[in-house]
Amino acid sequence: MQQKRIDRRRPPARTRIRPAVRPRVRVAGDEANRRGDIVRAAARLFRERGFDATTVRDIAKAVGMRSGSPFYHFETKQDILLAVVEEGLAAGLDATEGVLAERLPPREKFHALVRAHLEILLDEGHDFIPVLLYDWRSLTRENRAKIVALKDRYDAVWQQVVRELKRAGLLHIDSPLARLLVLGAINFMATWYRRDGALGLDALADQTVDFFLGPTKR
Amino acid sequence: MQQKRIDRRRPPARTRIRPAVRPRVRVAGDEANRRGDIVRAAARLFRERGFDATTVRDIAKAVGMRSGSPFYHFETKQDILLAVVEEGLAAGLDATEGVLAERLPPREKFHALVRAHLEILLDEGHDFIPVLLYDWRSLTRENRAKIVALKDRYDAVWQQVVRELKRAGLLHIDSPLARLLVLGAINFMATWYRRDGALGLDALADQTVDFFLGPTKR
DNA sequence: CCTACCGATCGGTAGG
DNA sequence: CCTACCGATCGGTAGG
Repeated sequence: MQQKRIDRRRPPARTRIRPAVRPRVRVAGDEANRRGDIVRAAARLFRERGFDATTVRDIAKAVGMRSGSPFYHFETKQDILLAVVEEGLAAGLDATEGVLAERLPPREKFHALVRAHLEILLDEGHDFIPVLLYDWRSLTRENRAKIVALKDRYDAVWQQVVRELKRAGLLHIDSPLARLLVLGAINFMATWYRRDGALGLDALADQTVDFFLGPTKR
Repeated sequence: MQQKRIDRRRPPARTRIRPAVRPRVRVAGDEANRRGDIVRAAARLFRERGFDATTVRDIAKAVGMRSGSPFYHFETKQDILLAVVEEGLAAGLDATEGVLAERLPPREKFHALVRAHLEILLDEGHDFIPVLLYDWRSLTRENRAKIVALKDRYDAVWQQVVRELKRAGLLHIDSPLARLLVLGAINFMATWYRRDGALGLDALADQTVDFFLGPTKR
């Protein structure tokens, strides 16, 4: 991190200016949501800058708190990361296992899975999975272990769909490597996809499915 | 980063113990290579822990220097990152454009490209490309701009091979998206491939090609 | 390239 | 949840 050489001395603590406006009308039940606010703000910041480059002060500021206050809700910064990643995987699993329940034909099932995954991977407000993918290293070993079970369920869904595609003659191979290649190609989109670009998620899902399975014949 | 609460006070600077052995016999021309040593050590550390989680002290220690000495070779930590990434791309381009020069048939050309890319992406001692991929965010805007030209040449090679595959009837689509999906699937291997695992790079290249193009018919 | 050091920042805490 | 603060660490530098 770059250090900024500011010439002006820091004003003495007593006279430091407090933020001008802090418009917070506490509604009942609002308190309970502060934790969720922190998780969402942290997710966005982690996704944009990475875990290490995001300070607890950044997170506090993003939700209108003072620098020490996130520690009222979380013991450590690492616990915030864990919450982000767990919440993301839980939401992702919901959407993903929901697709399996629909009992679609293989190609349509694959398309629905891809589309659902693109949503949580790339769409506005869904920052959890990118954080999981790109700040995995920042999780402690213990916290990684807590998450592996969820990740395994995720992989199992994709593996099953890949197997069905092979059985339907739509893919050449259905090994774990095949699953890793498909998911890798999609997950890597988080590095190049621009939310403000011309390519929407629907079109992206269509073209991705066509690439892997070939265009639909009619 | 976790803070370790060490009870013992830091010994006063005067009496601090210096590393026991520092076996350095300076050969002529050795001096010139110290910069390269730093770049290689930094690449490995950046790949393992990420740019932000690696300190200049870590890098110095890895090459047997004292904490301030890397700044004799580089002005800033950011400059070390830039050197890592530039060196990696240059080496990658060499290998990659070399494949194009061989004028192989499409399937073989693709295989050679994949195999060459796996080498610099996953093999021992090649940490540059993973750093490029996963610490891209840590580069300043200016430094990213310096690299884009190299990255574009890289992409152009893959785009051309993808086009040849389509023309040969081995791929359904040859759009930029097709290139991004293929490269994404491969680049994402850096997150899951284990150098000490059972899957070697040759087998991985074979199976990857088979997945995308279908097994060879005979 | 080392010694000795600085200023800034950061995660975290005590007490209210 | 804020105030006020601490200890540690970190990038970087002056001078040799």
